[in-house]
Amino acid sequence: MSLKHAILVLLETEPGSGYDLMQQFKQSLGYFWNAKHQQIYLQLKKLNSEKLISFSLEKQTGKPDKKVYGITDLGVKELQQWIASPVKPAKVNDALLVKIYGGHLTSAKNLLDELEQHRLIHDSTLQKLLKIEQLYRQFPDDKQKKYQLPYLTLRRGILGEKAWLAWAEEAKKTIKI
Amino acid sequence: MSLKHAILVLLETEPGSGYDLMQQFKQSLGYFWNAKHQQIYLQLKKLNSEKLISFSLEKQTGKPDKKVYGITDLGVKELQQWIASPVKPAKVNDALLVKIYGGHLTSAKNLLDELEQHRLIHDSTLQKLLKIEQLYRQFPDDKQKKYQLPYLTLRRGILGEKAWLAWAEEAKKTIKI
DNA sequence: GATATCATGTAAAAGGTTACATGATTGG
DNA sequence: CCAATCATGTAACCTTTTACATGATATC
Repeated sequence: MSLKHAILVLLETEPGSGYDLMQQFKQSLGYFWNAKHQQIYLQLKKLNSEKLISFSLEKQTGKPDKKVYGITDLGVKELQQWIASPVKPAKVNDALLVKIYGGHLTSAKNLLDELEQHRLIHDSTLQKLLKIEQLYRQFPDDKQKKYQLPYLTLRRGILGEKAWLAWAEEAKKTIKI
Repeated sequence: MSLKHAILVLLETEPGSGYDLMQQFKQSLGYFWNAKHQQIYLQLKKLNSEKLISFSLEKQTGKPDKKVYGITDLGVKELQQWIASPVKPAKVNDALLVKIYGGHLTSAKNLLDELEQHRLIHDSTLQKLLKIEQLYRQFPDDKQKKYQLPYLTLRRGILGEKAWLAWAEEAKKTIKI
């Protein structure tokens, strides 16, 4: 269970609402941690009851009130403990590969079509990440240093997506023949 | 829910017991689909009650009896339908990256130590996959063609692990400085 | 004598997904 | 006028993890 810690990490950087977190899960953090809004709101409630985060209401006109959450001292301690203790390697569950493994049960066209669908998604993810990287590279040196660790996670995304796309090229050729 | 289909795919290739499947999840299939033994036994029971698989008891001396499962015609139909319909891209949940993102809360040494632990695991996975690839390359052409789709999943593992290791080198340099 | 492998399961708890629910504003 | 975005949540269901449970044989 690291959704808890993913949220704490984000709130440690900057306070925000459930909606703000949702956006971050869709963007920067999104390619290495996924969560739906229902999960986030539930977890925020829980973290608040554990006193690891707290919130203040921000009144808005026209829109519903915003609950802006921030990490507490207790939350920072919890985060530090978690970061100092080892985590397990991420487990992979990739249905597309299960499909390809059993691909003899369908047509080559069907496999190629699905591969192409996934390729489009991975390619657009890569383009998005490369744009963020461009922004980072224009930062002055001190700001680059400040964000060097989040930048590493971005690099992981870029290298991972490039490897995926290189594999897809191989796969295309194999299936075509 | 594709554990169901991962099991069906394996049994479509070759009948086997829960234990056999467990071994396969630890080996060939293991780097793109993970499952614990409890999950597998539960799912086998469910698939059997849905008539997608069936089993025969193999008596053994000294060891407990083996339930050898095989896919049924209904199971093959179900598999074919699943394989013909699109799947969602795999979602990534990687706690190590969450840690690195918030790495300023711990020491560089701690980060490097954990990175090294993970590097060892990824490296040994890669070595294992490369050995399997060597075996495949020694197959005669017709056998290579027969196993070309499972081989593609192996390639995905190899390219993925290489990309991970390349990233780890970058990360090491960044954190060291 | 201890640990690993073979071989199977049950039960409780935690975590994640899907469906349902509301309601205003902004842009095409 | 329709879809998207902002903003929050509950409930039911499904999946996964952790803990518990047993017992023989083989290897160090």
